[in-house]
Amino acid sequence: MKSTEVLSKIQNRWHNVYWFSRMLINNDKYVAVGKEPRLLSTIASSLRLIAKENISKQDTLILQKQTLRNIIEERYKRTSSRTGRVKKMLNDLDKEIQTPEDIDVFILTCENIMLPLYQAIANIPSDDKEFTLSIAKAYLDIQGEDGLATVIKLWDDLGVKGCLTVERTEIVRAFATLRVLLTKDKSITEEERDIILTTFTQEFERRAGQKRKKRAGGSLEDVTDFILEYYKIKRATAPEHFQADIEVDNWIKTKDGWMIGISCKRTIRERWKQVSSAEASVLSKFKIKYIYHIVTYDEDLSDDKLTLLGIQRHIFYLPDNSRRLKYASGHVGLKDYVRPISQLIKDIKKQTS
DNA sequence: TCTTCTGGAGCGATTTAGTT
DNA sequence: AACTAAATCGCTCCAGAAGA
Repeated sequence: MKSTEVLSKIQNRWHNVYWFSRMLINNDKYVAVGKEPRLLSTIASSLRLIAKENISKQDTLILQKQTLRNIIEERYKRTSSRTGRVKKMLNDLDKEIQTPEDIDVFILTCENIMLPLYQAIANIPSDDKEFTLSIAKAYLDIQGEDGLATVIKLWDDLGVKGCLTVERTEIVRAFATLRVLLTKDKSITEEERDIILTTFTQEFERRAGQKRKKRAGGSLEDVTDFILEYYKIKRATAPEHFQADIEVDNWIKTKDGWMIGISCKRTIRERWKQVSSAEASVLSKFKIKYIYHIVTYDEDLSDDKLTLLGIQRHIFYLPDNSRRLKYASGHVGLKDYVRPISQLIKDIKKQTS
């Protein structure tokens, strides 16, 4: 090995903090060891323990690698569906870990990246009900149905704001802990510290973001539930055997015995074209009168979407002050397909009594 | 340029496996 | 047989890539 290669290898050693982190969370290619804090700490402390033994560096490394292999194999010995992925992981780890220093990097990843990350992610609420419920109720109490648009918007905004605030608190705290720890260790240079700290923030953001996606979807389901509940609107069960490409969360029965489906989404982005395959006649077959869509972000609601779904008795409830609502309700071809959100309850009541 | 598709991780509900 | 732990399923959203 040439001296420049040696140099670059030494410099790059800590970059593996990032790649180990990725490996440890991947559940398609590997087995997401990073989601099992007990296993992580078992691994880290076992490897540490061996390092303390008074034997040659090379023997220590061999011992550590074998221990790592044993712990992971033991953990997954009964999960037959994952043996392939376990093997792949052990294989790839074996390739990445070549020197005693690599083991140190791996231990640090387990102890100071994956474990705090797990904790920080767990501390973030996975739904934002608690942030919004009481405020939403106050709005409806005072403003009535005019407050409906506000409630939905507020629910979205406030919930997100609340959760984002928690995310900020978590990362600032965890980041500081890690920084202090790394600074204490004189063997870690400033550049290496950068590498490790950025890994941590990058991974945190990636995973917090995934959680955020789920949360955003869920909280909108909550808000429709809440509103229907508040106005004491009787829910019906979904028509049997009916399955649409767009998820419909709530159903109500009209006075003439038909059904109205209510779906609440941030956008109508997914699979809306397939919905067109479920033509209006299919809706009739299941005695579905309308599908109401409550959409909180409507900027991407193209004319195409509106008409295609609109002619099949889908009706869109948009925020009262929205640009798209103003445009569509003034348009001869679209005006029948959109309604302001504040009218939702009135419309429902008209259908049910 | 606008629309649609894809990849990725999290999470609750459901199913399966394992243990007393 | 009853319980519990683990695994799987089906769904969420968004950024960026690919397609029309």
